[in-house]
Amino acid sequence: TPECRSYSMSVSSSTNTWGSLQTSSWGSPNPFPVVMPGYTSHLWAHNSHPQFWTKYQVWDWLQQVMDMHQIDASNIAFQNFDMDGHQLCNLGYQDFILIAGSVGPILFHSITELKLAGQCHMDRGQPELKAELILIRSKNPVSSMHCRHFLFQTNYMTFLFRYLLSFPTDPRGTHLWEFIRDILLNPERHPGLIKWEDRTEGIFRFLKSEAVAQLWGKKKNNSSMTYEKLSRAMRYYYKREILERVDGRRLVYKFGRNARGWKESEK
DNA sequence: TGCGCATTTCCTGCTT
DNA sequence: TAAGCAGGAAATGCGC
Repeated sequence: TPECRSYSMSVSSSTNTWGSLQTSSWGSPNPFPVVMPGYTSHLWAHNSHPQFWTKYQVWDWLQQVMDMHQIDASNIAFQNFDMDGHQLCNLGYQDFILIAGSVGPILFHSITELKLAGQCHMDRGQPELKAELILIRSKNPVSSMHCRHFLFQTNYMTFLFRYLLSFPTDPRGTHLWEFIRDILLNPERHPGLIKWEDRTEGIFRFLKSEAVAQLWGKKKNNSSMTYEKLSRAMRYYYKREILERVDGRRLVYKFGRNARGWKESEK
């Protein structure tokens, strides 16, 4: 966020070497698997308070983490994460291992990072105090233990400063198909733009194609976006099986096997 | 600096 | 005739 960026301006650092943070900075063996550095800030800087996530956002986060680590979705049972952000944040390290197996530590690390980031947003003037508050507030002794271990092993001030420095100038947003999916899942935000034709089959139709294109263009800071261009990007999804062709019907598309998070059963 | 990825832009031809 | 579809080709912006 701009706030975090301006805050980080006062921090003298010519490098942003997360790699060293994860390796040489660790005083003892890293208790966590290697997690892609700072990726959560790239994807979730727009909403870094996981406590307030909806079920949809929890699923979205899950999907992003799996994608970023190139982990096959079959490795975890998504239905085990039928919870909102508040419930998610109350899970401890062992809870994650219990419900997500070998992926659990990665997820735990990710959510810990996001919780820390959220606290920084709330009071970026005293990041070390907020980080400590997270530990004190933690009701789960296992979670608390791991948080302490994580923070003190890495010199958490360095962690927090580097976290803030890692905010990109232009956070990578969601992909086009995710943007479309989110309009479908939250029609109240943009009513009348796209509607489900067959909810269970994942078939949907553009009602106001140019308006959707404008909205997409706004998101991408591209005022010249048109439905013609947007639809070309949509057609590229056929090959990747994110979308399937719906023959003979204009403005109608269908989610493919590689599109996640749209099914009602996934809620 | 180069590479890969996900579009974006432009285009021609076809279909509704 | 307009709008949309299909897909090739090249360009672009970004992260790594």
